[in-house]
Amino acid sequence: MLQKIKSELFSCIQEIYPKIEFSNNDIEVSCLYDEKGDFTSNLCLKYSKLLKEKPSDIAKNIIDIFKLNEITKIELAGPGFLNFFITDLAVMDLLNEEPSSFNDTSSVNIEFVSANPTGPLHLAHGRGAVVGDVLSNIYKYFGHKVTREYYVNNTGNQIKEFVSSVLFKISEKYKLNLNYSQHYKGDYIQTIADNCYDQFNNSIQFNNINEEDEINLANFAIKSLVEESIKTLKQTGIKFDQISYETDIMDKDLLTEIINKLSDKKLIYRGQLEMPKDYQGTKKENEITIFKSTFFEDDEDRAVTKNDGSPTYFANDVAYHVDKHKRGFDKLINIWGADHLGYLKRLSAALCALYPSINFSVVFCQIVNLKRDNKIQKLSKREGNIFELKLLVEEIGIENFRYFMCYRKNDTHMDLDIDLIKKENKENPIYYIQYSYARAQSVLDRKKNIIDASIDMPLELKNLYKKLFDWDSVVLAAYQRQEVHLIAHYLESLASYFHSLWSSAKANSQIKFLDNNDNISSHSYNLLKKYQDTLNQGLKILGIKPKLKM
RNA sequence: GCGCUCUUAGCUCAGCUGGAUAGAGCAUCUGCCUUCUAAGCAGAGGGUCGCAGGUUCGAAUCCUGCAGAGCGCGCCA
Repeated sequence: MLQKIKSELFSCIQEIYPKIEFSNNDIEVSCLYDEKGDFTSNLCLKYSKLLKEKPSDIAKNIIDIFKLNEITKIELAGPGFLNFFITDLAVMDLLNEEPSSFNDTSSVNIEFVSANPTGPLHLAHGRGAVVGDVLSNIYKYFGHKVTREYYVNNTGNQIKEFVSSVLFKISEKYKLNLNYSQHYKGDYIQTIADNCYDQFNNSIQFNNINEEDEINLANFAIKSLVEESIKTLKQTGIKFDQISYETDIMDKDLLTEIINKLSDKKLIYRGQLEMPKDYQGTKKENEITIFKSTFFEDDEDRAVTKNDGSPTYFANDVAYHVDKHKRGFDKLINIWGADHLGYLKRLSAALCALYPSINFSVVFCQIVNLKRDNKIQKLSKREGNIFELKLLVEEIGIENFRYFMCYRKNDTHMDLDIDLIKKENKENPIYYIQYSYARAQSVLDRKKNIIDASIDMPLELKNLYKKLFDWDSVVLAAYQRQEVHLIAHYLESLASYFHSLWSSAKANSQIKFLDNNDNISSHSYNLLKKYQDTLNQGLKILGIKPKLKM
């Protein structure tokens, strides 16, 4: 229907203004949901300058010659909108429209969560986890081959500090007087320390630990933390296809190749970088390897190796993304927290320098504040003051968790009000949507025969038809803009039209789904089926199961 | 100091890349169950879209400046 209106508008324009170059794609037509009409177009307003006429004159010219069987009336409205009214038959026929044939089977790698293995998953990981999972589902919906990937930074200073913190706890508990300092606080460190002690009590002399022992301890602790994280995510319906470890990538020695390649392009040099003003450590005098990322409009050049010659986090990360690229994906997407905002330029710069054609993008998730007792809770991992994801999901439930984590636009700050979600769990959007599904199901359960009947088309019914028709454009928008919240909002709005129709039947029994003999008209039956089908598609993308009964 | 994300109703947030009277949920108030599920519906009140300029037929949306919030700015990860 949209296409029909668009192409008829296009031929009208061509007929009236034959000399002006105009493309079919310039025409926008969208649904209306009130008495103003069924569809609307703003093209007279938008192109009045190009066509060198007043919007209202263009509209009048179009109205004069516009012809389409399904259209009963066209109105010039407001400052120059064209509003279209379609026949009831055409409204019902909206359900039979082919969904957009958009299909792209190229392969996509979506990397998300990728939490540092120094503690359990917490609230902040939750948003990225759900957004990444839902985005993956959207890509799948449009035919892509999707790989969900989880990256583990299992080397570097943070791991040393982590092991040190564990050994500090062991030393404290068993009064060993070891020389380790505490970097990470929090009860979970004690738990890990206990597990490590139990595991290695026989094989390691804790009074005389060597480097190899530390590595073994680290590997054991990391392994159990990663396993625990993956398990927690699995319990919320998030499964990964691939887990990659930084050390495994390092073993492939991609870095030599990368540095050579960048050197050939004169983007690598040896030198020194200024330390930040508040840097506390000892001043480094050695020359290091530096990537000229300012060439790609980064704020400063970036270190590739550290003073001791070992690769920086950045260098390994470039190698990791090169590795992903080499595995043959057509597109790489990363879901990052807002604390990595400043990191995008340098990674893009490196990837762009190495593989100019690479299709790499990042979706950012802003901070989630936890609100409890009407107060924002200050959470800090280093201070050991965290809210474990597992406990959050247990407290509010998987459905609430998934729904609320993608309810808000990913790049806006968000307050998660625990008390509100719990207190109003019967009134929150996800129950509202589920309830509409169950209502539809109750009619289907009760119906006897499917019969032919005439149709009455009040506004509430018409709106539901149009809203269902709109699903196609919403899911496409969510895909193109990489914005998962559009799905959640659409479902809520769709359910609202359903409930509205349902209730209006109280005043007008003509539009009840079932007649007095519990028979259902074929168009009502089709509508309910389509309603459930559309909710199913949306809920499937959100990873939420519909309820048949409530 | 620089960069990024923001500022919309009492609260939490939408606003589809410039369009019609700025929307929804929660909270407050008023109606609606002898008829398919009231976990629902209908309605009311509540707004200078942070402030000030600019761009044009038209700005919450685009540009500039200012104020405020958050995040980031290491040879940490």
